[in-house]
Formats: sequence, structure tokens, C-alpha cells
Amino acid sequence: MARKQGSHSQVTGPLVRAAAERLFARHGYAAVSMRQIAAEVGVQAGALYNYTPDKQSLLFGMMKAHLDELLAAWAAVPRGNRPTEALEAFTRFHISFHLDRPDAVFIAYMELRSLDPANFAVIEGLRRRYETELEDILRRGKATGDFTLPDTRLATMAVIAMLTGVTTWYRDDGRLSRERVLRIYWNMVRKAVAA
Amino acid sequence: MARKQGSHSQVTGPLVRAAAERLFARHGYAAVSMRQIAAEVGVQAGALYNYTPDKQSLLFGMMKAHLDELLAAWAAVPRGNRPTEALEAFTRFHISFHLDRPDAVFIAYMELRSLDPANFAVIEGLRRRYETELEDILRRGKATGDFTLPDTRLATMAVIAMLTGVTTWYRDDGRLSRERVLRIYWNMVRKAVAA
DNA sequence: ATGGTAACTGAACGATTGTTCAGTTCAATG
DNA sequence: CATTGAACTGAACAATCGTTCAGTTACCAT
Repeated sequence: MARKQGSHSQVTGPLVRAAAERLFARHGYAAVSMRQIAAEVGVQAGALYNYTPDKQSLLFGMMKAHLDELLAAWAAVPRGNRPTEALEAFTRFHISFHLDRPDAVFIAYMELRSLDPANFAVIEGLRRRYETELEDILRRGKATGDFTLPDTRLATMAVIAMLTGVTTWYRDDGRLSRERVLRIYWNMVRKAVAA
Repeated sequence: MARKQGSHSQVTGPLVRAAAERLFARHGYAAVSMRQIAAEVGVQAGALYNYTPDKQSLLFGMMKAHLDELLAAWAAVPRGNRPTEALEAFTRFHISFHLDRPDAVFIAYMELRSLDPANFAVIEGLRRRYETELEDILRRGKATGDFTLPDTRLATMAVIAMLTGVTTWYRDDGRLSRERVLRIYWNMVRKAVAA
């Protein structure tokens, strides 16, 4: 046996990336073997190398794609001019985006150490660019007097940590609706940075 | 060659646990081999099995020790009666404790998925007990009217995530002193839950 | 001094790892 | 319908994995 019926790279390729993402998120990059990924796709391990030069590229590719998409999606979000409005937009965007992609988020935050130094530099740069988006909002709000922030960088990290934390406990079929979570978090953020 | 000069289990034992903790934190449980740990200690891989029945126990042991210590340390912290005082005590304790043990904290949060189901249940239970300490404070503060919290459980998770996030960026030789970080974070927490 | 035991070596084990590749089968083109 | 290239198998590769163990050495109580 060799090629399967109805097999196409346009079909198998996405399946490979999806299986890898799911498994990496569940068990961690180092704990997942190429054979496990292949089994999930329904293929032999060797076939994966039609879709990635190696295991590391599989990880790097999905992390880069995730961060590119994150930055692009935020760039497309309409936001008010005033810092408070921008901060609310960011809060709601960040939570929503992350809740929609729990696996990708988990990998992006947990598997940084599994990246080659060169790949790490790229991903770290993108992550930093995203943080700067929030930092800029906070800085503007501080300048206008809308926010009270002893240290803007620290506030940036604190808010991001708090928002990203949602992914660790939120369940779609849980006690709280998504909209309710968004509202409560926005309220906490608003008060935390309030003048 | 066999036994080294001056070798004692009281010396080597802690060295093994320290090396494992450092390496697990740096590269992840699955990515670290027993031979790497042994090399860090200056010993052959087989010698490690005088100090642990297997690799999994090494991980479980350090996570359990960490959480036991965390709960004991918090129990020993003097705190005021009023919810606001208790919350401040918790905030300062949590950050301080975590900044003192970056590796143990990292492992406790990242390697949950590397635990056997039985071990996971134990660790998860301890973690939950710790979260409940904060949740109780918030609940009391809500009852007395000191705090405004639409959802106590959500607030608990948000605050813990924010506080634990400190470990991802804080450096002892960094821009901000520890005391300054403590103060700023307490201010944000205070405002976030304020009535 | 000597025997016992604690601490360790070094080699080995079966299993599994990422990756390669010659060969096989299917889909699409002419 | 013949041919070509894409998609995949199945076996193999060297390396490494966690773990075991017989043997060797150093420490310590007697």
C-alpha cells in the first residue's frame, strides 16, 4: 500500500498542522512524537515530511502563524480615540481572540523554550510587538490623565497576565457566558488602572 | 572507578533534586534526560536511582514539596482581620514567595500535564486548596462590602494570574526593586476589587 | 586493621526517537 | 489509455531514552 484514495496535500497538510497543534498543546512539544502526530492524521510517520522539513519547523510554523494572525486581527479592530475606549477594545479583543484559539495560545506561551535560538528570536519579537500595542495605550492614558500608573511597563505585564489567564479556566459550557466574562474583566482592568 | 571521595547521600540527594529542578524549569520535564541530570550532578545516570525510584517521582516529589511549603508558609503569615488587610497580606506573600522560587513555580504551573493521573490529582488538590485561601478572603470582603465582585471565583482566578505573572518578567537586577513591585501590584489589586 | 555497607560505575537491555528513502499506489494530464 | 508526478508505505538508520544490575570503591563502626 502507498498513496491513499482521495489524498491531497491541500487536505492532509492542514490535518497535519491541526493534529500537531492539538497534541503539542495537550502533551507538550517534547513529549509528542512524529509517530503520534502521524497516527492522528491516519498516515505513517515518513509522510509528515512532505509537509514539514522537520519537527522544529512544525512548531515554529504554527507559533509564527498564530502571532501573525494575532497582530493582524488587532490591527483590524476598530477602536475609539480615547485611551479608555482603546483599552476596552484591547481587553475584549485579547480575551475573545485567546478564547477562540486555546491550543495555539497555550503553545505560544508554553513552548517558547522548545524553539531554536533563531526561531525564538523571531517569535519573541512578535510577542513583544503585541505587548507594545497595550503599552502604548496605557502610556497615552497616563499622559492624558485617564490612567494612574506608577510604572507603565509593569502595568502592561500585569494586565496581559490577567487577561491571558482566562484561558486556563474558561470553558464554553461553563457557568459564565463569554460576554459576562468580558464585562467583568473589563471592569477589573478599568478599575485597576483608573485615575 | 565507583564511589567518589567524600560522597554522601545527604550531599548528593539535594544536588540531584536541585539539578532536576533547574533543568526541568529550563527545558521542560519531557525534554530533560536522566543522563543530563546526572551529568549536572557529576555522576552516572544509574546513580540517580539511589535517590528516586523513577523520573516521574522526581517531578512529583518536587511539586508536592513546593505546594506543601507554599501552604505552610501562607498559614504562618500574620494577617489582619479585615478583608483588605488579608488581601494585602496575600498579595505580598504570593509575589514574594514566588519570586524566591522561580524554578519551582515554573514547574508547578507548566508541568501539570507531565504528571501521572494519580499524581496530578494530588497536586491539583493542593493547588486548589491554595486558591481557596484567596477566594475566602475575597468572599469575606464581598460580604462586608469592602469589595465589589460580580463573581468571586472569576476574581480569584484573575488576581492569581496577575500576581503569578510577575515571575515571567521580574529580574532581581532589573529596573524595579522588589518592594516597589509589591506596592504597585497591591495598588492594582486593591483598586481592581474596590467597592 | 578489617568487615560491612553505602555510593557509585560502566555496561547493557529493549523501546522509542527523528529522519531518510527506495518502492508502491493513486490522481491528473495529454 | 498511457504516462508522469504527487502522496504515501514500510523498513531501516543511528542515536537516545529510562531503567537495571553485577561489580568496584570509599567510608565507617567495631
